[in-house]
Amino acid sequence: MHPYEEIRTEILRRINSQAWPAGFALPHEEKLAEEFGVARGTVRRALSPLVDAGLIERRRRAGTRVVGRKAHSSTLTIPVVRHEIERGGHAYGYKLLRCSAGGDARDDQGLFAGAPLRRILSLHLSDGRPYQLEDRLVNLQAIPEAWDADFSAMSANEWLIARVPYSSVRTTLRAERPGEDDLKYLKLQRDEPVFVIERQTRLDGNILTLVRMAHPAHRFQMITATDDFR
Amino acid sequence: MHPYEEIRTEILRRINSQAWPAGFALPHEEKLAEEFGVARGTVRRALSPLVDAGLIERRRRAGTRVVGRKAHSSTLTIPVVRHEIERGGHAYGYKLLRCSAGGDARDDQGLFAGAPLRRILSLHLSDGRPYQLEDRLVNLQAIPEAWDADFSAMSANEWLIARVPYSSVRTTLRAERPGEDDLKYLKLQRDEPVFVIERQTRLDGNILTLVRMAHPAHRFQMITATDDFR
DNA sequence: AAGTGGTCTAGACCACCGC
DNA sequence: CGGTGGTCTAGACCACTTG
Repeated sequence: MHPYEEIRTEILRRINSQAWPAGFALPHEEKLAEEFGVARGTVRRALSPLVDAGLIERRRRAGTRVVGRKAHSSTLTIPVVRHEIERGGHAYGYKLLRCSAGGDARDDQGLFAGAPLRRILSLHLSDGRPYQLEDRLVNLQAIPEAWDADFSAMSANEWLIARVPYSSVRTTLRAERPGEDDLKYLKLQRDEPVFVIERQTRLDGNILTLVRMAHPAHRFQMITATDDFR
Repeated sequence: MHPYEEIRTEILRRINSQAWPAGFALPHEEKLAEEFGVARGTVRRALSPLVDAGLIERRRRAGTRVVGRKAHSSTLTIPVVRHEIERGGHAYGYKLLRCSAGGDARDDQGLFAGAPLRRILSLHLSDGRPYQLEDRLVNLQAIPEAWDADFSAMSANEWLIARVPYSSVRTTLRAERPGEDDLKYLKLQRDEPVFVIERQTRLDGNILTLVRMAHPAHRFQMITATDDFR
């Protein structure tokens, strides 16, 4: 246990035990450095993750204060679907359902500014049962290698994630009534909802790909990670 | 723009442009420090967020390498529902539906190890329309102040978040068919799904509260934030 | 204006682990 | 064993903002 970890833990203890309640002004860095017998940089190192987590707020001249919480935040990780299934000890299966020839897919939402597109519809299976229906549009202008790529053996998801760097991601989570493709390929009843993850991936402002991933609700949930330092 | 930010941006540019492709071994810290004309600590400062984001991996003696991505991760923030509604420019409304007397609620899932519980069912409205049904169990052993708290004016959510510190949170997201309470209070048709957020909040291993927050699917989605340094 | 946090340096020593 | 990253120090200067 390094000094910066011990200091962080001790500060957390004081906040969680209400010894330092919301609004409380912490001693400044030099005082804390003196108290713990370390250099100022080590105190900073201990405090910065608490700033990131929103537990404390710091302003020059004003000092550092304990924040009354206004939100819960956590990290959401969406793994490659094959890894997710295999980690659960299940057999992964993949089936390419439809794949447009290069350049003739439609941009329903007007996101791609007229760029040529390819649309890939595929199904991911867990132990032979439908697990996720993946419906993807790929920007062929931004990713020309995708004109000729073969998605019958490897899913577009994995092909892209291994090959294409991105700079920003926008993820949307929804519950939906199943659409026609969902009913057909996920083998759902009409009253069974689907859990939909939609993701837009960009590089320097250009949208690279838009994907809708639909899961049967009765066999899927997402769990988010807790911040690890607590 | 500080030196550490410029260096981080430049490194990101090299990774995103494939100049440093997945698997590439970066120069060691001293070499980079020399290249950019800064101290070693500044290079470290520039690289550490890239480590956190999973873009590069570092091991002693082995050096630093660009990682081929295996997952998308992002930060999920769940604000207090009142703030969420008001930020959208809507009128917030709150109604307490049922509130058990202290200690007589049931622990269906056996999470609370026999501790006395209080159960609060309440409805959050946006412009007068049902927005979220909140069903909460509170551990009265861990939070004795909640025996007498009045939740008719202030929601249990806000009461707790302002008063009670926590050390870990487990959040689950699901799509569900609506239950009887959902149908009644959210005024749903039987085939309309609900988007459910379930949250367990703990302090030092003791579970403080368990809450199920149900939203009508047709009027709700979650959007996650992108990492900000890109 | 002055006190606080934010950045940076040059150096030291240590811990890990691949060679 | 030696080279790499990880931690820490003592000090300097700067930027912000509040009293």
